[in-house]
Amino acid sequence: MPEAIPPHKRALTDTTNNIRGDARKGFGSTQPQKSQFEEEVLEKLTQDIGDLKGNNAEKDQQWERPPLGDFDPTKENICFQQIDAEEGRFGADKMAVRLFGVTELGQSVMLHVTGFQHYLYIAAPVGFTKEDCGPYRAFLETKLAQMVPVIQSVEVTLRENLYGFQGNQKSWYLKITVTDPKFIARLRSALETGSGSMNYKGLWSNSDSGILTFDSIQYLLRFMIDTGLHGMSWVEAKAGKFRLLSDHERQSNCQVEAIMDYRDMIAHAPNGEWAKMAPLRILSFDIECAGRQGIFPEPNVDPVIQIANVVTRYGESKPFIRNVFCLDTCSLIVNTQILEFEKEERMLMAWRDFLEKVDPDVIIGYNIANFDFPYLLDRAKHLKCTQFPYWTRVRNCRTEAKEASFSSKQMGNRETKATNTNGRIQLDLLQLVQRDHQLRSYTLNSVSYEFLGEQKEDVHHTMITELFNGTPDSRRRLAVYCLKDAYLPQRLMDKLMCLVNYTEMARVTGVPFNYLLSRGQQVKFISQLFRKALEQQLVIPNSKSQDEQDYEGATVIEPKRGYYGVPIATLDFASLYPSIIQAHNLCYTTLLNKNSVEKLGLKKDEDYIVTPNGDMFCTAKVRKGLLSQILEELLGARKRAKKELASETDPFKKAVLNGRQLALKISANSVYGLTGATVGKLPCLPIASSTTSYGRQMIEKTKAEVEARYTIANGYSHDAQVIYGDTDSVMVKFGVTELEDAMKLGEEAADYVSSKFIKPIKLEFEKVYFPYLLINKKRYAGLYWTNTKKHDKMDTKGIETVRRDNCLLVQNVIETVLNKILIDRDIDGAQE
DNA sequence: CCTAATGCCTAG
DNA sequence: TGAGCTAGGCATTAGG
Ligand SMILES: Nc1ccn([C@H]2C[C@H](O)[C@@H](COP(=O)(O)OP(=O)(O)OP(=O)(O)O)O2)c(=O)n1
Repeated sequence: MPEAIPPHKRALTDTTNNIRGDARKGFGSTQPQKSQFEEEVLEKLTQDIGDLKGNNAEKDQQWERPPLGDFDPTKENICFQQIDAEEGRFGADKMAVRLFGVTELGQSVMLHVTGFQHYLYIAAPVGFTKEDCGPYRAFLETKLAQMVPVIQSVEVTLRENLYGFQGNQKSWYLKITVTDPKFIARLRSALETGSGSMNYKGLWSNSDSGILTFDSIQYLLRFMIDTGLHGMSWVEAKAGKFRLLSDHERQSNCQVEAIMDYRDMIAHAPNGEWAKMAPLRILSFDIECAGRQGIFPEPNVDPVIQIANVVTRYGESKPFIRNVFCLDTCSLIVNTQILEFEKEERMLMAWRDFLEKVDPDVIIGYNIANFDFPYLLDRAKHLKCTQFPYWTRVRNCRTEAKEASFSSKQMGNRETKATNTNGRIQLDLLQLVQRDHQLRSYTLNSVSYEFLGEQKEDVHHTMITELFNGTPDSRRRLAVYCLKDAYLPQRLMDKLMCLVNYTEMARVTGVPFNYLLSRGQQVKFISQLFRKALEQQLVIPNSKSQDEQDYEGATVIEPKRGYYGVPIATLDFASLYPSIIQAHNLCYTTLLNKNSVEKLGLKKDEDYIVTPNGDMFCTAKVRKGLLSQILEELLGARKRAKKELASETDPFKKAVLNGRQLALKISANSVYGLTGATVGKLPCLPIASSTTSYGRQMIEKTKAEVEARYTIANGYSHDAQVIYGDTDSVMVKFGVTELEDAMKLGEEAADYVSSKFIKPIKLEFEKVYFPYLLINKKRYAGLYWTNTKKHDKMDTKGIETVRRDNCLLVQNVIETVLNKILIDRDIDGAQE
C-alpha cells in the first residue's frame, strides 16, 4: 500500500512519545472530553489483545505469511487441511476440483485435482440381459451425443436401486460419463423429459415418460464422495505424484499451487493423528460508515470511514495484527497500527492490499454477509475502484455479492447475500448465533453480553458522523469502538468454539465447511448416504416430486394437570427415533412390499418384520440397512461429545459441548425427518411413519409396564402413576415422598423397561422434578434434581418465561410466581 | 358471543 | 441434489 505510507508514517512519528510515555493511560489524562467509559473499554481491549513486543506497532505487525522456504517437490509431500473446494477447470481439462487448504506450518495451498469425471446412471429396461444392453448402450451413445455433446462413455454395470430390498439381486445399469460436469444437468433433463427420440425399439410406448436417472448430484460432492474426502480433513499429495505449477500457470495467490490426478490424491480419514487442526489465519473486521441523520447508510452516498482488523492464528489466544484503516487523521491507539488516508478510494485499495498480504484462511465478523461485504463492494463500485473487489485466492476472480435465499418449513424464508471469497472460509457470527442459539435479540451488544458477559456500549449511529467530523481524538474514539467490534466476533468465535464444532460436523457428515452455514440438513444426509451407497454399489434415484402427504407423529400423554408436592421421576428413551431405526433396521434398502416378500419367500419375524404401521422391512440378518450405519456414526460422535461434556468442569465450556452434542442429535433426528420430507429429495414415508408408530407403541408400553409393576399388590408402597409423557418420555409419580426413593425407583424402572426392548433402544432415568407443576401439554415447570443434595435448576417448559413472543414484564412476573410456588412452596403467596 | 382458521413459537 | 419431521398451546382474527 504505497499510497498509504505518507500519512501513516506521519501519524506514527508525530506521536511516538505518547506511545512510549504512558501506553496504558493513552490519551485519557490529557483529553478531558473523553469519557471514563471509553478508557475502560480501551484498557480492557488492550488486556484482551495483549501486548505486542515493544511499542512500535508498525514494525512488529508482520502481515505476510511465513515464507515457504525451499521446497523440493521430488522429495517432499504436500499435506494440508482442506478448508474450501470448488469446481474449476484447468487448461483444457474441463473437470478439475480446486482444493484450498493450509499446511501444518501455516502455508496456504491450492491443489488442482484433475481427471475425475462426472457421471450418472440410468436403469436398463426391465428384463434386459447383458447382451441386450450392448446394442442399447450403442444406441444411447449416439443419441445422447446428439443432444449433449460431452458424452465420454456409456458403460454397462451391475447396480442396485437404493429403494426396496430385492433379494440382493443386482441388475443392469448404464453409467453415463461426461467430459464436462456443467452438462450433467442438461443430460439429466434430456433423459427425464424423454423426448421421443430416446425411445429405444418402442420400449416406451408412452413417449412422454422419460427415463429415470440415478445418482445425480453436484460434481463437487460427487468428487468428495468418490475420493473419500471429507470437509475440513487432511489431504496429502506424495512427492513425485504432483507437479508444482510455474508462475505463468498459476491461478491462485497461494504459496503452494500444484496439480495432480485424483487417483493419486490421499484423503486421510479425520481420526487419530489426522484429527488435528492447521494454524488457520483468521481475519476479523468491522467497518464504520458515516451515515446521514435518520437514514440507514447507503453506499452510493455515505462513505466508509473506518475499517478495523484483527488477525489471529488458530490455536493462539492473542491476535498478532490489529489495525484501523481511517479516513482523515486519527490519534493513536495503544498497540494498534493506525493507517490514515485522505481519500476513501485509497483507503479501500489499501485495505484490499492488506487482505491480500495477510491472506486470511477465515474471514469473520458480525453481519458481514449482509452488511459489511456488500457495502464495501457497492461503495467501491460507486467510487469506481475497479481493482477493489478481488478478495479471492483465485487470480482474476472477482468478488461479487449475490442474492441468495434459504427457505424451509422450520426456518421460514430467509433472504441473504452471498459474497464469494474463493479459497477463504467466511463465518458470519450473526448467522451462526442465529442458527445455533435462541435469543431475544441478536445485536452484537446483547450477544456479547450473553456469551462474554460484556456490554459493548454502542456508539449510537447518529454519533458516528459527528465523531468523524470532529478532531483526530474524536475519530480515535470511533476507531476504538470499531476495533472492539472487530475483536468481539473473534472472541465470540473462540468462546463458542465455532471452528472446532463446525469442523467436527463437516468431518462427520463429509460436506465442505461453507455448506454448514449456507445449506440445510438435507445435504449433510445426502453426503453420508451417497458414501454408504457407493460402498454397496447402490444407486439413488432422482425422485420426482411426490404428492404431499402427512403422516401421524408422536403421542403426547394426556396430562393429569396439577401441582405435585412429591418427587416425579422422568424416564426418557435415548435418541428415540434413531434408535428405533437402528433396532428395527428401517432403511430404504430394507423396505419390502408384498410382491417381493412373496417372490423371495421371506418368513415373517425371521426374515422380515411388519411395523405397527403395516409396512415391511427385512431384518438385519438378511441385510443391514444403510441408515443404521449412518446413525451409528452420528450417535458415536454424539456419545464422544457427551463424554467430554461429562468430564468438563468449566460451565461455559460445558454449555458449548452441550451445543455440539445437540447439533449432532439434530443431525441424527434429521435422518428420520428427511425420510418424511416429501418436498425433499429422498422421501420414504414408510420409514418415517413406521418410526413414529413404533414410538407411539413404545410410550404406551412404557406407561403400561411401569404402572403394572410398581403397585401395592407387588409390594411397593404406592401404586405408581404416569401423569404425563411426550413422545419419548414418561413422568412417573411413584408416590414416594423422598427424592432418594424416587431416584432409586426411577433407575430401576428404566432398567426394567429397557430390558423389554431390542438393542440399542434404551430407557434412561434422567431426572426428578420436585416439586412439579403440570399446567398443560407441553407446559410445565419444576425443580430439576439429579442428586439428592441440591436441585440443579428450575426447569420451565413452554411457559411464557421461555417464549420470545411476550414482553419482559410478563416473563418476570411469571418467573417470580414460579419461584414462589416451586422453591418457597408458597402457593398462597403466588396467588396474589 | 362463539368457533374455526391462522400465525407464532415451542416440545420433542 | 433448494428446503429434516409432527404435536400442540395460546393469541388474534374472520365470519356467522
Ligand atoms: N429436533 C427434534 C427433536 C426430537 N425429535 C424426535 C426424535 C427424537 O428421537 C424424539 C425425542 O426427542 P428428544 O428431544 O427427547 O431427544 P432424543 O431422544 O433424540 O435425545 P436424548 O438422548 O437427548 O433424549 O423426538 C425430532 O424429530 N426432532
